[in-house]
Amino acid sequence: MRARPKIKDVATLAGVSTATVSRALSTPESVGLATREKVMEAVKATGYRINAAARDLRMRRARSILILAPNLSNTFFSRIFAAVQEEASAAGLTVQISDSRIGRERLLSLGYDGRADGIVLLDGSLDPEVVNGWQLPLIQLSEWNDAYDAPRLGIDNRAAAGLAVRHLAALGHRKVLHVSGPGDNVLALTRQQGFSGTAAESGIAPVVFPGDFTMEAGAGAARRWAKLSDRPTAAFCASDECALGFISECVHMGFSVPGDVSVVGFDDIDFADRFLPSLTTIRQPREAMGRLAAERVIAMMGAPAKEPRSRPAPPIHVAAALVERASTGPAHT
Amino acid sequence: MRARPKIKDVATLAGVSTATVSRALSTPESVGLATREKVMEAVKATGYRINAAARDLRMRRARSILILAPNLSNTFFSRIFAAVQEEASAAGLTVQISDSRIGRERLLSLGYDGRADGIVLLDGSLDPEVVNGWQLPLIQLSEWNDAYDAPRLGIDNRAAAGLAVRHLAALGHRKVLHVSGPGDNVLALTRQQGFSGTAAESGIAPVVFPGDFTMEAGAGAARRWAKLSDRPTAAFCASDECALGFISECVHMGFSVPGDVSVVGFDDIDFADRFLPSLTTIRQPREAMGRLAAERVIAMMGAPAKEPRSRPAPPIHVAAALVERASTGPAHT
DNA sequence: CTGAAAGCGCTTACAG
DNA sequence: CTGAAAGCGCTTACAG
Repeated sequence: MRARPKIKDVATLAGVSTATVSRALSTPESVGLATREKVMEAVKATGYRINAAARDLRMRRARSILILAPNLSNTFFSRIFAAVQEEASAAGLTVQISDSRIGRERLLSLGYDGRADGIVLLDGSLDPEVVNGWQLPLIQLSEWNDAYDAPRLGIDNRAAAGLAVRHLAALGHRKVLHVSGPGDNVLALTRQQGFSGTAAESGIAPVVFPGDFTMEAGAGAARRWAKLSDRPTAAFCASDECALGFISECVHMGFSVPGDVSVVGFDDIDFADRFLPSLTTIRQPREAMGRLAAERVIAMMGAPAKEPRSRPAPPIHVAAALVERASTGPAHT
Repeated sequence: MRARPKIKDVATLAGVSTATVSRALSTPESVGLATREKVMEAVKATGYRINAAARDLRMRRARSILILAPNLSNTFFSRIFAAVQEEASAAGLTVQISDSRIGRERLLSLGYDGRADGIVLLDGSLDPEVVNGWQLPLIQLSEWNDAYDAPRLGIDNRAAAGLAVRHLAALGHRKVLHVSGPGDNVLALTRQQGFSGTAAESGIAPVVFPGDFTMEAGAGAARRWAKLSDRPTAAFCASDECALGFISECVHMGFSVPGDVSVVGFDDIDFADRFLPSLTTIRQPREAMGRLAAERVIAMMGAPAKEPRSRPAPPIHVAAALVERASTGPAHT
């Protein structure tokens, strides 16, 4: 048996029609017991496995969900991927993952492919025409774009940033640096708004350095911070990676954290609590986010989905929380 | 135009047969210029996108490669995923990623699915029957299993571990701890063999604690190490995560690294050089590994592939290297 | 309960 | 250069 057996081979061996084999496999109740057993034996004997490509075409669904993320090597995503996969797998679906920066044409195709029937989108910077052109159930996770006509799920970034600022205010910090993310990124933007707004309410003098979420950006910001004459006593970084870079560079320059400067991150990546000092940060429940997004998109896949994608519904917010660790302390005077 | 246009719609609009549309799209040279232009216009007008599920079925190939890894949330894999994706994308292929621990049945199906035509396998602990049953080009990356009948790619783990030990020997360490990985894991096993072998050659007294690559395991090992009466002056951990956990716990217990104990990791994950102290480790060129694996499997997909999968060829080794950073120093006396 | 037949949306010899 | 027709491997009304 070199070639892969197909349903016809099973049917022949069992002495029934292919229709019966198909039924015996998908809806066993609908087939006579004796027949069913013959079929099952033939399946075992031939080593038959269904050809999903054929099934997909015929049923016009792929039993697969596609995750699109702007950078597969970003460790922030890994737990989300794992959670989506788990949820999908439990529902009998496979998962495809693709970088969302693969070019307009390729991207467009992905949604028209016939190989996925739901999308979890982690990128808010794609061309809305492309995204809205896909006629597939879609959910925006973490990042979003108001021009996308699809529900979205994530934390309330503005409020979460507020948590960080209030924490620093409570520790007595009166001048705080924010190392921001890319200017065109919604997450960066809303976190910065949360920072500025809450700083104003809390009587904190805000300083903002641009960044891009990376460790290098954090390190660069630290060097810039060090040169300031009247240095902020605390820094709120738009991502944990940035915060780790900031701290690491501060220590290399001879400063102490939190002695000379308190640092708060954002995300609560796996290393945050093992860093030295362990990192005070805003926890994003990445596993829950992945799970909920998968659940949601799976539910949408089941629904009729005739009409245009869901109304501009309010975002589904999951709770973010401040995790106090060792990188923040009282303001020195 | 609510429903997705199909090739028939384009053909009708252009006033040609579906065969011609198909040709105009896949082999434009084979179609008359005028016809080609009519078709292209119709494609644009209808917004036609090829249905990949149908193409795949007809052509009996999926233009897709499947990555199988034992734990999607392990950050060690992220860069590999990204590299495979890049390479695949450049070749016009899509990428599917799945956890390899999804259960025997599901796993078996993946390879028979008709939805992937090449596999990059990062798990050496799957049932060889399952793996060898897949009739798809396959390459083993990083982890491997001699019972898999497929070529493999990765670093020479034994030699790489030797690098770490010799580095410590050169620093004057005479008693070294190895925190190992899971006993049933090839990587853990070969790294441990490299450790033991080189220790013997270098006149180093070896101590081995079992572990499982995680930060928790590293932290646990550190606590155990602290209780030893005659403590090793250095620790070689089987993974960076483990090393970071080890260091972090040592510092929490009041020890200094490398003052009281030098620590070497394995992998060179992104955080290694920003950790405090920055981590001396063995660098695995993950990007190159991903890229090479993808190249290789793509090449195999092109080949005839009639005969049984490649002979027990020698593994393709990529170079690992010691990266000296701040977590190791001279043995104290 | 079971089978013959149509069809999912493509591609590709085969003719012309 | 172009079209009619078969077929990739399934599923599912429709009859019986």
